[in-house]
Amino acid sequence: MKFLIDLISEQLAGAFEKAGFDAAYGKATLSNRPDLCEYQCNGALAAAKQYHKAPIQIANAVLDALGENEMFSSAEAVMPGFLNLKLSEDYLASYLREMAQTPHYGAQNDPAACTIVLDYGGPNVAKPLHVGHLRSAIIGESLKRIYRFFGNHVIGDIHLGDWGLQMGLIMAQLQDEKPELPYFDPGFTGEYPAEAPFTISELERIYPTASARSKEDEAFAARAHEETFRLQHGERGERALWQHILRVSVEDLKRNYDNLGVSFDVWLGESDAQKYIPQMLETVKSKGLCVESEGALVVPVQEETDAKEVPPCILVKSDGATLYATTDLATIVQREQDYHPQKYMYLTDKRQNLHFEQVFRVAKKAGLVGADTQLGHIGFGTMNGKDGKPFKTRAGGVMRLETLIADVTDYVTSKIKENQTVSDEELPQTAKCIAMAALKYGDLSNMPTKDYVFDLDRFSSFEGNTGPYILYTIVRIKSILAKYGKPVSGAQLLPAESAEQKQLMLVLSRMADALWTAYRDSAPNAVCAYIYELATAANKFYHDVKILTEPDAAKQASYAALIDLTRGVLETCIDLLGFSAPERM
RNA sequence: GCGCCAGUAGCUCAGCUGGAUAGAGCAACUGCCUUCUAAGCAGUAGGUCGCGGGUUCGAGUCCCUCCUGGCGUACCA
Repeated sequence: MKFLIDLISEQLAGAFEKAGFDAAYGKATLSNRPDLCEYQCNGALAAAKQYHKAPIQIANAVLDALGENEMFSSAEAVMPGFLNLKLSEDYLASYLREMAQTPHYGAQNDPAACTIVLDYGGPNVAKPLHVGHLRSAIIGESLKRIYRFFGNHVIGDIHLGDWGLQMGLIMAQLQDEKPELPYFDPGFTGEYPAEAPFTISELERIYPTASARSKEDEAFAARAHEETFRLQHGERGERALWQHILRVSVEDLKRNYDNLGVSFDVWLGESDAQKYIPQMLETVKSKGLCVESEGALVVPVQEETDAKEVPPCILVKSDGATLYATTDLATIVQREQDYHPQKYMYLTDKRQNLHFEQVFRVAKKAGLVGADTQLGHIGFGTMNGKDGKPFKTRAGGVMRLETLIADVTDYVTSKIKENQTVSDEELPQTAKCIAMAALKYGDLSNMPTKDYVFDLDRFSSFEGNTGPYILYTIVRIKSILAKYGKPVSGAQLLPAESAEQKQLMLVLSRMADALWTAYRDSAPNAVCAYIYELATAANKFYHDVKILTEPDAAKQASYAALIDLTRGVLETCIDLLGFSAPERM
């Protein structure tokens, strides 16, 4: 289905043309004066200059050309030259009837849909997930779903940090704590144990300990580098130990992401890119792009049009080691080979903006990807605490994601108990549902690129523009539909009789448009803004129209169809945000 | 130094290609539950859109100066 606003614009464009003006001026916009109209057209104001006529004259001429139009219940030209439009109730109802019976509620696939690799998550192995990982996971999951909604083939890749110095740090520390382990014995030739010599909680303790130690103890830091080097050069013992770390850690990560309702299609990491590095370097060198500078192998990526100074992209450090950019470029080689996507989207902290700019330039210059391949970086902002500084626990430490989820879930559980609408068996599942909504909506309702203040108290309060408010709206609707008990069909929708009903219908009609905006801009916050408006309209309607006591059966069926459509749209949208609604709350 | 981003109500944020009276939520205050879940609905109050210029019939929105904050700026990721 076409967007309603485009259908309106088509009528306006026709009228402008008929009246002798450029059809391009006939564009409808949502009214910014809801007290006067529903849609408006400012084209006459814009056209005034070109035609040397007063805007109001143009508006009147267009209005004449528009004539009697079944799409509008009223159309008028007002000073200084606005065209104010109100939609006909009949037309609106017919639009919604079609919408209710069309897959995706009439939202069509992007004609340019393609294969997209979405790189998000990016956790490091052996480190617990903390609140800093929340944004990438939540935004990534939502974008994946939104891209898919519009017909793209999306491959979500977690891109594990499993190959850096952190591994060496853990190994060096482990060697001190458990010197008896065979992994550090160069003379050991037997089979290494199948069982990992540590649990996940030990691992999570070891890393911070080692990290802190390396900053004070130079000898220890040197050993960590040595271990890293040995791992990266395929030493048997380090390799076996690394496998253990990876397995234990990934198992835990999977559990955590699963708990968060976030999933990935592939679990590749930096280590998987290693074998593509020689090939990648060869390609880049063969194009003559490499330069040796201060002992390092770099690719200059400065362009004449740059306002800023763009430092060269370092591929090999002066000590011979590879780094972040090397791995990312090698990963592109792997992805080209395995998926050949038309689009790459990287979702990371926005501080990595320059890094990706450099990597993208090298990838293009070296022809690692085609000239038409789109390379995009979505840099999200920092999650800050109430003090405006990066989020910390009260004690000043980093808050674990698990702790955060548990805190929100506990709060929700007590809140549900107050209402006594949920049985004991349902309670944990319902609490989980609501906690996810609170957490995810709290994050996604902000623009991804901006820093935002994470306030546990605010998100837990559940009043106003929050995830639970959306869920509550859905639950109330479900409750009525359950009591109504008859089959509901969108075909039964009748024209609106009240302002509240029409408002709800108008908001519903904008779904595809709103989701398209979210898709085009990679902005889940646009979905949030839309469903908040929809939920508000639905609650108003709920309050003013008593459905179950409506005596007229046809009207009642129409109301049921309307709230069922509302429910369907809301549930479609929250699914795109990555959460779902319970039956009761 | 240079570059990027931000500055809108007490707080947290919207504001779609420039348009009519700058919108929400929280917090404050006032109403509405014998009636579909009050996690709701209605209402009151609260703003020199960082400062100053400019373009325009019209600027929160576009251009320039300045102020403030955050981040980045070759061998971390």
